[in-house]
Amino acid sequence: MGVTIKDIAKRANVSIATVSRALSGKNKFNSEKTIKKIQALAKEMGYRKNTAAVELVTRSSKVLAVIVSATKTNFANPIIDGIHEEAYKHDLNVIISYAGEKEPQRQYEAIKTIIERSVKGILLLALDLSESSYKLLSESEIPYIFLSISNNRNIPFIASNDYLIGYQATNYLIGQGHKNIALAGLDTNSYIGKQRIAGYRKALIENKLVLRPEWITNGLFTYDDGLKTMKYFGKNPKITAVIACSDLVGLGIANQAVSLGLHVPTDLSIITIDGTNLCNLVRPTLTSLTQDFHQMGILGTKYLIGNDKNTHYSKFIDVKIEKRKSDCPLTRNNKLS
Amino acid sequence: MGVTIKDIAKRANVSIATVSRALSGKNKFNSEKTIKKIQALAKEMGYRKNTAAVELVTRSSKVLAVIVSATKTNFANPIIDGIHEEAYKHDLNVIISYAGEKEPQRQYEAIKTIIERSVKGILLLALDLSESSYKLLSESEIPYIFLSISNNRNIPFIASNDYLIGYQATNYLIGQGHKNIALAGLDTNSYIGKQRIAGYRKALIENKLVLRPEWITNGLFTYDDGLKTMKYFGKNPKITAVIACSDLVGLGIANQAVSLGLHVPTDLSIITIDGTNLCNLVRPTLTSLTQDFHQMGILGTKYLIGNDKNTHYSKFIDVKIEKRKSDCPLTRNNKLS
DNA sequence: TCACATTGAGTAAACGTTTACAATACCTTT
DNA sequence: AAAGGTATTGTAAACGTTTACTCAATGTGA
Repeated sequence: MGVTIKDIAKRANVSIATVSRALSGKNKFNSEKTIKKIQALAKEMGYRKNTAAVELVTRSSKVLAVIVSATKTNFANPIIDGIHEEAYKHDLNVIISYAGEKEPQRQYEAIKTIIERSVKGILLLALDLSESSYKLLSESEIPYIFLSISNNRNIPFIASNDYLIGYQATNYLIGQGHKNIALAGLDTNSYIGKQRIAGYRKALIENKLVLRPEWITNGLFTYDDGLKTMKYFGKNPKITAVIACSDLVGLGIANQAVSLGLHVPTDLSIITIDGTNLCNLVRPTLTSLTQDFHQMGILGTKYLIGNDKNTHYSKFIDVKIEKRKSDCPLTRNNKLS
Repeated sequence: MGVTIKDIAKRANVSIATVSRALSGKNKFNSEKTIKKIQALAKEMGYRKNTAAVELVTRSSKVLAVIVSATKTNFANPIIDGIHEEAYKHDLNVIISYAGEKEPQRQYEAIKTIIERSVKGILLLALDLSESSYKLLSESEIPYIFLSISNNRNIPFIASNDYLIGYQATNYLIGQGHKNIALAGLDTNSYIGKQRIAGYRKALIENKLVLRPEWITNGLFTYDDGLKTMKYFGKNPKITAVIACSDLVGLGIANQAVSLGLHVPTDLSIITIDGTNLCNLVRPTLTSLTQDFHQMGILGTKYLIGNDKNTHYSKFIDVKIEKRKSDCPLTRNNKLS
C-alpha cells in the first residue's frame, strides 16, 4: 500500500540499509550526497515511516501512557499539560486512558493494553490502584510513577505532602484568629484523607484547640460535597472557617453559604486546597493552598525519561498559600466572634 | 526479554500458529481443549501480546488519535470525554497530541507522527489547519474529522451551526426586549467568527436594528477578552445585553461588569455561548446557548469507526438555550431603559 | 472396507524496519 | 604503485505476530 524503504532503495539504487540510515538520522554512516538524494526521494514519493515496524525491531516505543481516574478532578488538566509539555521536548507521544476508580476490571484492562504497547513509561493520575492491577503494573518492567497521590509503600510518586497541607491550611486559619475550623469534602478513608486529617489534628492540638469529628465532612472532593457540607452546617454554623479539600468543594461551600444568607468571608472564611485557575474566576476569589500540578506533570515525565528505575524515587512538591478574597481575620464582624 | 508465543508453543508442544489462534480468539479453528491449555499456560508464563508486531502484520491499529489546539478551550474536555466513552466501547485506545494553533510547524509534526502510527482515525479538535498540514492529512488515507469547527469546503466535520448560534442568541435577547446588543470576544477573522456575525446581523436586520461594528469585540474566546471587552464598554455602556462568544468571555464580562458597579442581569444581560459546566458554578449562573460537546465526541468517534469515508460526512448538532440568572427582560430597572 | 468430508494443527511467508558485520571504494602516504 | 586506513555501502538476520495453505487425523456413510 504505502511507500516503504524498499521502494526507495530500488529507485535510488542503494540497499535498504542505506535508506534506513539516511532516513533515521544515523548520518555519520552515510555520505552527504546519498543522504540528500534519499531524503529528497522519500519526500517525493510520499514516504511515511511505519512506527509499528520500528517499535518491533527496536523493542522500544516513543510513547508515554497516562492513566487517569475517571472521577472528574479539575486538576487533571494542568498535570496533563505538564506531561505534554515535557514529552514534546523529548519527541514523545502521549496516550491517555481512562480507568474507573471504582471499576477494578476496567482499571486492569487499561493497564493491560498499555503494557502490551510496551510504552516508555506510565503516569498514573490521581489513581488508587487495586491490588491485582498494581501487581500487573509492577511486574511489567515498565517504569511508572503515581502523580498527586502519595503513599508510604515505597512506590514512586510525585505529590504534595498531604499531612503538611492539612497542617498548614489549619495553621493559616488559626493565624487569622479562627478557632472553630471545619475540614470539608475529603475521602476520609483514603490515604490522602487520613494524612490531611492528621495534619489538621496536629495544628489544632498545638494550639490547644479540640478536634470535633462532626466538623470533618466526608466526600469525594466534588462540588456537590461542598453544597452538602454547607447545608449540613446550616445557617448558623458554629464554625467560622472551613478548609475545603478541593476547589470545587470550596466553591460549593461558598455558593451554598451565600444561598443561606451568609457573607463570605466575614461570616465564613474559606481556604481551598488545590488552587486551580477556578479560584481566580469566581467571586469572591478563593484563597487557596496551591499545589503545583503543572510541575507534577513535568517532573513525573522527567523521571520516566531519566529512568532511574533503581532508586525508588518519590518527591513532595512545595505548596504555597495564595491569599485571595474568601477569608479574613476573625473580628467583631463575624457572626460568632 | 518477555514471553512470546514461541515460548508458549514450545512449552505446549504445539506450533506458534496454534498459539496465535488460541490467544487471538479465532477459536473456530482450534479445539476447546488446546485453547484452554494454551490460555492457562499463557497466563502462567505471564505472556503479554506485542502490539507492535500485531499492528505490523495486520497493518491496522486499535488507536484513535485526537489532535487538540493548544489554545486553552474549556470545552475540549467534554469532547474528549465523549471520544473516550465511545472508543472504550469499541476497544480502541486514544492518543492525544497538542498542536499549536499558531505554530504551523508543530501542527505539521503532530499530524506526521500520528500518520506514521497508522491510526484508525483522526479527530481534530477546535483546530484550524494550515494548508500544508491539511494536505498531509488528506493524503494519508486515514479517515479524519474536524470537531467543533465547521467549514464550507467539503471537509468532514461535526460542529454546531455558528450562523444559527449567532442568530438564535441575538433573537433570544431581542425577545427579551433588548435593542442594544453587543457580540463579544470572538475571532472576527475565523470562519466561526464570520458565521456568528452573519447570524447576529441577520437577526438585527430582521428586527430593524442597526449593527454597530464597535459593539463587536475581537478576541480569542478567553477570559481576558471578556474583561477587556467590558473595560472597553465602560461604566455606562449604551448596550443592555451582550452575547459572549464563550463561557470564559461571559464570565470575564460578568466579573468586570460587577467591578464597574453594574448589576448583572438588571444593568446588563449576558448570554454566553458554549454552556459548559462553568455556567452553573459561578454567580450569577450564566444563561447559555449550549452546545453538546460530549455528543460531538461520540458522533465523531462513531463516524471514524463506521468509516463511511466515501460520503463527505458533516453534521450540525442541535444547540439549545438554557435559561439561568445572567439575563432578564429589558425593564424600567435597566439603567438605560 | 473404501472414498470422502470434516476438523484440528503445522509450515512458512509476510509485515517494514534496524543494525552487526562484511565488503567495497576511495584516499593517503611512502 | 603498493600498503594501509577510512569512509561508505551492502548483506542478512532479527523483532513477534497473523494467516493462507497444506497436511494429518478422525469421523461418516455406503
